[in-house]
Amino acid sequence: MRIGELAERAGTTTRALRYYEQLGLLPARRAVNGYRAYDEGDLRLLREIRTLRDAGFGLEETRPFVECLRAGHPEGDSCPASLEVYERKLAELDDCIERLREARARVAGQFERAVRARDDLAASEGSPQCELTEE
Amino acid sequence: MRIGELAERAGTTTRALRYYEQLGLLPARRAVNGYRAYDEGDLRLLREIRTLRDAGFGLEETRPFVECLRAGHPEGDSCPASLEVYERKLAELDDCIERLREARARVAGQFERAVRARDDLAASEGSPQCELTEE
DNA sequence: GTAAACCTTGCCCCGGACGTCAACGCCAGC
DNA sequence: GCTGGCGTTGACGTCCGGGGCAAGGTTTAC
Repeated sequence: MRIGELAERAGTTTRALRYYEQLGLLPARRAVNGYRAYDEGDLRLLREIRTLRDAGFGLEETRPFVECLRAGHPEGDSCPASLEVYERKLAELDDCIERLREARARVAGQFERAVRARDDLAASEGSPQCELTEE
Repeated sequence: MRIGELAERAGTTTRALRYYEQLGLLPARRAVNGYRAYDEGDLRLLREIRTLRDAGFGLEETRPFVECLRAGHPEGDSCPASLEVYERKLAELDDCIERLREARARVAGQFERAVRARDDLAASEGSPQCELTEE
């Protein structure tokens, strides 16, 4: 299988595949004419990479999974190194979620305060009866 | 006040201040020798920028707040444009948090599945009495 | 035979928020 | 007068995951 077919079957692009090869993540055999040649095993590896990336893993973080599969294990996460990456990623996600939740709370607090300040101002200086002017 | 003092008082760097000026976010007066000259008002603006950035706002998103302050309003969020940015950011944060939570759940599920697979394998082929070999 | 569709390498491009030089000007203290 | 510590501009680097294009070779379909 050539690069275009593999890319299409995995739902990615030829550009991404060349990039993965450049990183040594998914090296390709070569046909006599120089074209990259892939097999079904490469498709499996590539799907592993894409699945992990969709879950927020960086390319380097997918490497243990890919090497685990290449070593003949049934799943990419059948190796201790992959489990460690899982654990690190979980901690990282938890940390990130927590920071975002804090930021969310700060912004929500500021937003509500600002809205109250605006409404207070409108009530004190403007037309208080406006509550009923629109149906 | 010159750039170094302002940077230090706001807890940022001179490089960031020059960058903000380049964006037109925090323009500086100039002393006769060409040095940037700032006052307490600029410190206020800069603190607004830093606070918003710490809460996850991009620099362009801080612009309405800064312009609101410069227009003479008591707070950066005393203007409708700032409130709109708050609302957009809240929606963005909610969306981001939700996506991270989903990713977290997927990773946790995979992790637990992989750990179970490992333990099952160890129990079936290895030494089952290992549960008690370490104190 | 020839045009379209594929492949190759190599190179520069993106965004966001700066970091990190280089090469120089200005000013204070001793 | 000299050193050290400020300041200036400009330009390039960083991180990450590729996108896009050019100039050429190859294969496929008609």
